[in-house]
Amino acid sequence: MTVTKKITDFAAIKSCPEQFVLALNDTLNVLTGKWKLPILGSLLFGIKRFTELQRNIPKITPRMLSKELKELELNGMVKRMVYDATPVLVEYELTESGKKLSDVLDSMLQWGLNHRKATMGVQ
Amino acid sequence: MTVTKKITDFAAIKSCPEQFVLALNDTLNVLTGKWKLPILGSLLFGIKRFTELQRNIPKITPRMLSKELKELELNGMVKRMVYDATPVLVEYELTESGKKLSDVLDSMLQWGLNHRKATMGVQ
DNA sequence: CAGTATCCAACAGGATACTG
DNA sequence: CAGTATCCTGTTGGATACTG
Repeated sequence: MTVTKKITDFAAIKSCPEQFVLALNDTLNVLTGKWKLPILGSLLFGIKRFTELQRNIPKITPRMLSKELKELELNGMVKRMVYDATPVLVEYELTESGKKLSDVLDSMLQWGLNHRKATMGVQ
Repeated sequence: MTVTKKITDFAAIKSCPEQFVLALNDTLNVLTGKWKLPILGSLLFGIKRFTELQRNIPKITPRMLSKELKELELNGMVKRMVYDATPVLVEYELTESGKKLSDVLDSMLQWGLNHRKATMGVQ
């Protein structure tokens, strides 16, 4: 059974369990920065190689792509798979947790579209 | 009628409408930084005054609180209400859009708790 | 009470060149 | 192909003091 936790179940941020604050920050941390969203977005549609990601994400440098992939791997969003070919073949794939981020992205998308409609009258 | 948009309805990030990417970034922008989440979290539980927020959010300086509140106001998350008393009385309240962010926070919370359970075996 | 002003450190990220 | 290395700039945020 999965219990859905809601912020508004509490009376104040102070009465909100500490691990809730940590969980919220975890989520924010895997999304923030200039490149994580594009990378995750790209990987949501399937396994990709390093150079493929670089082509997929306009303007990203190998330095930043490498750095962000390492961080995402460390945080359990991405699996890095190395195949012993010549030249070496490396593939990146989302983990189960990584794939489930699409739920968060969907709610962010929903909110963002609504907010644009509300504040800018865009339909 | 509200149509729910989903990232996974597309075949690739490139085929994802441009305004979807913008909406996603809008949402990320109102959440990122060290202080926006604590501020929004605090205001979710009701109208607050400047000094009240400062007491509610450990370690925030007036400089940062002022700066972040201005940004949140500019982005339509927060209403600033000035009452002509002596000394002047200022109250901060979430807008409708600001309140609706709780849906996003809930999905972030849900994902974060699941991810912690999955990667660290915390129940 | 509700902020500003000034100065400073740390870090994110870009440019460019190079490597096994 | 899949990255590293080096150098450099701009932004974020902290410390501290001050104001109507």
